[in-house]
Amino acid sequence: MVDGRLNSEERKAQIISAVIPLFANLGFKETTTKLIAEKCGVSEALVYKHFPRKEDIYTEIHKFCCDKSQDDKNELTNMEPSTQSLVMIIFTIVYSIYMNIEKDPEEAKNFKRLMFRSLLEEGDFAASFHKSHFEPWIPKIEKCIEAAVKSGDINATISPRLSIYFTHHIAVCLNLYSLPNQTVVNYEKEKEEIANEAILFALRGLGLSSQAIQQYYNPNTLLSFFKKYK
Amino acid sequence: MVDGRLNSEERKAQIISAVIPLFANLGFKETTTKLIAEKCGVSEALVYKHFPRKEDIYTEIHKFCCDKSQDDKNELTNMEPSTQSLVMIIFTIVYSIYMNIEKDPEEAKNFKRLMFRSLLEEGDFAASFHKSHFEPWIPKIEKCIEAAVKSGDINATISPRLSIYFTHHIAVCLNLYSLPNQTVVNYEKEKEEIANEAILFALRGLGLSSQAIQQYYNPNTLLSFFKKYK
DNA sequence: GTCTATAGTAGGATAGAC
DNA sequence: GTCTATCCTACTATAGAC
Repeated sequence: MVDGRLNSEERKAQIISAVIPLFANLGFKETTTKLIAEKCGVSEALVYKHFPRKEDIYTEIHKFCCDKSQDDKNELTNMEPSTQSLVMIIFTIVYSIYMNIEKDPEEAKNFKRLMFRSLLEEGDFAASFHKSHFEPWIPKIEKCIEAAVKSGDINATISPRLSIYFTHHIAVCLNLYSLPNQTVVNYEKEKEEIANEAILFALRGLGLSSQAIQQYYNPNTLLSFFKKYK
Repeated sequence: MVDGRLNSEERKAQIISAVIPLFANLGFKETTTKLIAEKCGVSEALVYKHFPRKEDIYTEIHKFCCDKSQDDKNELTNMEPSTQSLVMIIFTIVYSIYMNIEKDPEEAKNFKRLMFRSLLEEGDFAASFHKSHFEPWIPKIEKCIEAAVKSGDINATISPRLSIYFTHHIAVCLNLYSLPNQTVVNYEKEKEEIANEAILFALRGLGLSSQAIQQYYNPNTLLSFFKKYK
């Protein structure tokens, strides 16, 4: 194999990244130790030297995925609580979850599969990922919603937290139904248009007035802004 | 075992219904033939007599679930295309998917798990179920949306098909995140309130004016109507 | 210290013979 | 129905190569 000899840390990292697609596509049970060794280009014995049990690789993969997606959306933290920020955040949620801008599509798909598998198991990975990567944004979003209500851009009584999760769920479920190779749900639209409609649906769902949507939601502007900070 | 001797058809049916929770909770690979036999209260050989391969049981379960859920929502077919009907349909989607009125909770959970597993595999089950149980309602819903637009209750330009799927996806994803025993997402609300908020979010997302929502959406009335026809 | 090769245990899945 | 054979799996242990 190309790799030659690696030190302990390097080898561990190599095994982890090589094996992610296996666990993502086959699940825990169907990923055999033989397949793992083959995919890594090393002997089974070596794998066992670094990870005494198959389960250790699985949990390590989850940790790796949690660390890795340390998103750099930090610029959102500095945003003023406003309707414009709220629109930007909704756009970001849908685009980063469903459109996977500037991520390797294969890598993104593997991550999603691992996430959905977790939800069919104990949900540990999903829970810790959510707590560390999504939950922290909620207070910020709530403030934006507050600001939008104050400025009269939102004229419905909504639960901010639930509304955010509904938006999140639409994006997640669009992913879920796009996982299989065949068409499960026929949306009859291109991916970009689906994302655009989803954002509009969510903005209306959040109670934004049509004037506010027209004023603050411009897909092209937001996209260029989004790309700039990614 | 209680069952005693059954003829071929009865035994097949008994095996199928006994084994659903196994495949739903453990997946294909982790459901061993031994477990299957134990759960059915028969020998492994007898199982193999009726289903030559383990896979045959799995596919039979999918067929069984597709047939079984021949929902009796047929009264919806007779509804006039109107805003009121649209609201009723959105209510029905959220309630039948997320609230599982008048279904055994365990049975409902098994069905969901099978569905989500299918989406991580080839998606055959999910695709055929969708085609036979959800897709047929779409033309009806589209007509209701048309009627609502005409009567001025909807004042946004939306894609009817996508909007319906977004509503569907919210309900499905609420299920998905409720599958694990631990709390993955903290909604901070009771299930019924979540459903109520989801319906309101969807109605606004569909572009319904707040007047129309106030006029046509009354949870208690709809619930009693829904229960009556179930 | 990194790695391979090989041999082997214990147990489960599948399936045929009886 | 039981018994048995075959294959595959997770995992261990050792001996030695670079």
